[in-house]
Amino acid sequence: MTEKKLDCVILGLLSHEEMTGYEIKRRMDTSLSYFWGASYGSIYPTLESLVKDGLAEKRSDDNSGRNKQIYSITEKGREHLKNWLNEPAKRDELRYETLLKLFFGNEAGAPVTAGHIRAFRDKSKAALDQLLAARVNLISAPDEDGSHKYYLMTVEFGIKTYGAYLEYCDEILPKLENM
Amino acid sequence: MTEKKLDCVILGLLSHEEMTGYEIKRRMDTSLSYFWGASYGSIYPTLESLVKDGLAEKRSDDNSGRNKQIYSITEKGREHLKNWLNEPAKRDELRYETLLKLFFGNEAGAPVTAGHIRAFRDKSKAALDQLLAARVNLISAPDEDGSHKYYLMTVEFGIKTYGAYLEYCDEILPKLENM
DNA sequence: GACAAATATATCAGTCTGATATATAATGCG
DNA sequence: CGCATTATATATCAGACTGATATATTTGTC
Repeated sequence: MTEKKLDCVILGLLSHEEMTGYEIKRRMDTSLSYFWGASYGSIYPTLESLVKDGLAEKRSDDNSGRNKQIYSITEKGREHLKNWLNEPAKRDELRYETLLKLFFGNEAGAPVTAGHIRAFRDKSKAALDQLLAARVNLISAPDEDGSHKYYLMTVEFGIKTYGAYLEYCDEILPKLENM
Repeated sequence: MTEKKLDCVILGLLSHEEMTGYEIKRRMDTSLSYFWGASYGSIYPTLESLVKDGLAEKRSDDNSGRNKQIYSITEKGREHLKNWLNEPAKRDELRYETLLKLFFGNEAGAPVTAGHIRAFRDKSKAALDQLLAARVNLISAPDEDGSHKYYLMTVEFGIKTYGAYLEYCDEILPKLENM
């Protein structure tokens, strides 16, 4: 049986409701973007393999001229998802290109490096504002099946970390600008 | 010309001093581990391609019976590195498997999910302690070429973010345990 | 001097990204 | 109403990277 994480992410999204590959991509880019990501080039083949393994089912929407394929999770898929959720997390992988440029900053000089940090601060600020707005919506929305509580906790994580990024930038920018 | 980031990471490390592929891997696993990573399976082929493109040079250490290959950066390589450092960072990629398991926590239940968060807290605590020790060493060590200042700033980043993780865990663990 | 751990490199199947291509449906606007 | 733009929807693939596996030597240690 496959051990790909993308299998489980997609099954997780399908456990909430049935959807197309395009919709899965959009959910990732909105709800999961600050802690996960995937491209179409992996999503569509993974959906096919999930169907082949009996973890998901495909149904064509013939009413639409758009060749729409709607996927739903099977009982076996839900089992697979639960097994994975019960295992401890293997590793959290971080790749901050910004930090790389900071680490080698001596080669480029302080002004260039300060520019990278300012860009990082601006991006973090924008992401934080989005998350704060998401929190407001989540708190007021009804939570039928209980999954919103968990969604909200990931949003709180994003708020915490992006807040830390901003604090950090405000601390080291003056240092870089005075070098 | 290649646009791989690993090219630039390796050139950055070689810009500090010449070393073997094994040494490059070790530096990544110690100094860069909390914001970057790479496997031997990518490091060795990349070193070969850097030599092929004239960005690095290889020299065999025949004194050692270990088939040791020592790589150093060329003038062209230093140029390439500087060009990359001057460009804005494209994107910072985060993949927290822990957050994924939190997001889908409703499927597994609060006790299981709390376990994931406790594991995350323990790992973060260990990483934070390492970084605090690294900071002490860095502050007292001499900084000949000026690169230590930048290294220290990345350590401060790690301290800030791992500190935020710990705060977060302490905030949501009681919530999960009371669900 | 035997054993474990550290040093050192090589290879590869499986996985993923980022780019590119293609087509239809909905929406805005003058 | 017609035209352009944007959103929806899927497919494909070269190039990049991981994680595992294999191999061999050197150094430390009891």
